[in-house]
Amino acid sequence: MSQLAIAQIFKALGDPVRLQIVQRLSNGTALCMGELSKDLGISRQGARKQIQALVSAKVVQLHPVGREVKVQLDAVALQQGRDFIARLEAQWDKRLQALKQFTEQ
Amino acid sequence: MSQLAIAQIFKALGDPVRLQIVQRLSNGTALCMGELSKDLGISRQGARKQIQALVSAKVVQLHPVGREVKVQLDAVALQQGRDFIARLEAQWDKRLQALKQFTEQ
DNA sequence: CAAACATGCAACCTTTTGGTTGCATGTTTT
DNA sequence: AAAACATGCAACCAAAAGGTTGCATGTTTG
Repeated sequence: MSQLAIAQIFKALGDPVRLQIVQRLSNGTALCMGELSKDLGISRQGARKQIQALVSAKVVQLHPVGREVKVQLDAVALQQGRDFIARLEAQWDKRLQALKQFTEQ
Repeated sequence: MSQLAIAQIFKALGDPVRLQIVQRLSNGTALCMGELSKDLGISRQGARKQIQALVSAKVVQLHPVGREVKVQLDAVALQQGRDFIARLEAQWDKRLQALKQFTEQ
């Protein structure tokens, strides 16, 4: 996993509108564009661009069904994001432990 | 924790340069501005702006020491980011389990 | 005290982002 | 076949991001 790909995932999550979209998708069934675009406070086309940003970062996948397009969360991206942070925290903790040992001497 | 604050944390992590800065800080001791600015491929003042972005998102804290300014990672922000994703994943898993039960009937 | 060092701040520039509107196109429904 | 629906695409715009350079300021060091 490249740094850049990880950064793109975080970047995709780094916007209130996109965060809400992701949250809605984690909540239940895959939703279609139209439904997802509602109640975001922006136009349908505006929402579409945000969804496209999520697609580009591979946080979300599109599946055309008839005249609709279903939007589905990609759990892999979430995991990669969480793992990255977890690894940072592991290093952090390791250092804290070393510091603790040092002061205990 | 507001959606906006979380989005700001992710946004702060959503850039290769800032991600590298965070990674360096998780690694060891708090570094000062000058050291942190090296080998990022941008000017010192450019790096400074990126560090400021991390400060604004509370991913990092500044501590002036003499003529230097130490930069320290804030583990709380990391945890909040990871927790947010973990909660999304929990909902996701819950749904998968419900689906599994349904198909097993 | 002078030189070297670490940093801050402001002005400026280009590209990206986040949003809009208008119109075109394919798909159901009646 | 016509109407209604779901979506796509392009042009456009203002604001924010990411970077630069130049200069000012406080702090060590010799």
